[in-house]
Amino acid sequence: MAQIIIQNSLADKVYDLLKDQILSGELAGGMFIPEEQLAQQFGVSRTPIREAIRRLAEYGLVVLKPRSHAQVYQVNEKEARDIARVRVVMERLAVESMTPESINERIEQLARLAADCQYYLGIGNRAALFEKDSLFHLELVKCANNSTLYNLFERLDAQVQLLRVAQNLPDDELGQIINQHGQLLQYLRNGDIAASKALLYKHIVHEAEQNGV
Amino acid sequence: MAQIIIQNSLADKVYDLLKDQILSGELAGGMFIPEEQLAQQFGVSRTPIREAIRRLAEYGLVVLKPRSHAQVYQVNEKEARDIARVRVVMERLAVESMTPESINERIEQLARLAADCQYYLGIGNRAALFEKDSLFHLELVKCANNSTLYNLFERLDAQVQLLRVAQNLPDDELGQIINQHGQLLQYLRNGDIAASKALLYKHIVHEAEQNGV
DNA sequence: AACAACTATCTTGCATACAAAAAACAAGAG
DNA sequence: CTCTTGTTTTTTGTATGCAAGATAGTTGTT
Repeated sequence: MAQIIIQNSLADKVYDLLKDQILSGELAGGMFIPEEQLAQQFGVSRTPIREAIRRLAEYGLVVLKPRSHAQVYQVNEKEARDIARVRVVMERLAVESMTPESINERIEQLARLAADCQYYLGIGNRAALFEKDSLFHLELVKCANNSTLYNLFERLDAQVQLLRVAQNLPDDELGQIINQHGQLLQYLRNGDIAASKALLYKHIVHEAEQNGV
Repeated sequence: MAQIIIQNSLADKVYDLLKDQILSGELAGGMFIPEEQLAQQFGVSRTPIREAIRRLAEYGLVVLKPRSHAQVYQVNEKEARDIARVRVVMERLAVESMTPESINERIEQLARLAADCQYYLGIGNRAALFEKDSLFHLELVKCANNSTLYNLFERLDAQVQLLRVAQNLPDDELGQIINQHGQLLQYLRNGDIAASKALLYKHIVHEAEQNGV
């Protein structure tokens, strides 16, 4: 059921832990993350730490100055809009690329993730809600059967997650957005691509513009 | 004129060299690239080599199996179509996002790159032509003033370059495609977004479908 | 007191060493 | 001859040490 992620190397583990810490806000935007400190914290040498930080930089979660401290990336509002615009075209391409079969294969999982979002919204667990929301959209893009699109979207998703915690939307607006998941699934079941695409725009851009344009 | 790229670290230099070797076909798809061998070849230790290979993997130019050889990525035809579809929506978004000012700022550079493409096509230097073509499209996306879009497009571009050498288009079709650059610039000067978007589809998807669907 | 230059400290970048796992090879059984 | 199994060799993953450069603190000057 839950996808098992094999963490072979220490670098993988450190990467996942650091990513969680950044996305949870534990490591806030702008903070320095010296390699030696992390090495002691995780009880490993600097080598796997370095690799993890480098990968985080590739995903835009930390910024690297040569021969200087790595720093946790801080999203700004301009970037929030930029991210949303790219998200829209990618998710719309995903919807366009779907076939009835590829939708059927994943619709149950999508429905489950949408329900999870509702659940965590209800009990007020935002961290869990955001994680499920990301998984929902990743699953959506998977339906396109386009590995290039999926890989790029994964990268974008990292920044979307960073954005969500920084945004801190009010409960009612968040609820509205989460409710759209169910409607989107209904459109997809009916094969209504146009309606899906229109809803996606609202669903994604809305979020970013709440932040105050 | 030519953008100066500062290569601070050895890893950067190794990355650039390996990238060139892969994109030129010198390191062909499927080949193994052991760290130690490269270390001796470049006269450095394995540490910067590892970092370079990891980054190449992030750009999809090599594939990494845990505790095993890194391997140069081999594009297949399905992926060629996938890449083209993503390219279309990203470059179309770029065109939509442009303003007359952002176009004016870069139109000269774009024209220069388009001319370079023509020149290298004329003398039959494909490697140089492909490089300029990539730069043309990167510059095009830059006009959108969307750093998220640009970063993702850079990643996609690496695979597009890999694709181009594998495709080996006949001269006449390549010529047709390169000629479209000038027309695109004309549309952009006139602010004709719709025509630009239509042409982009032809320009990009055409390439992929020549490969034989 | 504010600013500049110098010094000390810290951090990264790279090289090297070693252990564990995978790949390659060889020998033996069917 | 082919397939399997065991052994050797190679290759990766990680730790550690050192040098170059950046940061931060200190002193001296205006």
